[in-house]
Amino acid sequence: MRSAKPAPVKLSDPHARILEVVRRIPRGCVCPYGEVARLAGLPRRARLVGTVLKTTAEKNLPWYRVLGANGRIAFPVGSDAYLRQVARLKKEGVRLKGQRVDMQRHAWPREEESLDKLLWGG
DNA sequence: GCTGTGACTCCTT
DNA sequence: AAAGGAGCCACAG
Repeated sequence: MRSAKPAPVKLSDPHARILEVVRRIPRGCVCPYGEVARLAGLPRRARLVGTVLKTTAEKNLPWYRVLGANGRIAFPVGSDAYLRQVARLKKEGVRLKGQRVDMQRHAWPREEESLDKLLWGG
């Protein structure tokens, strides 16, 4: 194998780490771009999360569980992407108030979950 | 290599 | 509530 690098992604690769975090968001839960970045060990790199979601073609990736800050859907209201995202979220029981998700109810990780990780080491 | 863009977020007016 | 600006930086042209 010399030419045509398949470029196997390393765990240190920011893209791979972001995708891993997104895959871990449980059904019925949501997580903001900035939080996904932090959980991936990439603080202040929320934009990269958007770039990764936009460019990846991975099947079954729950991209729709990733939201803007404060539970806002990041797409323009009424756009195809917006409607798709809302539909997927509703299908798994996520509550919305207008163009916002009820973060109190659906935010991930939950406080106690984060605390457990700190106390027990994840 | 440089520039403009953007599925972002935070802080200050 | 809303708007401007800074920080961030991969990508496309």
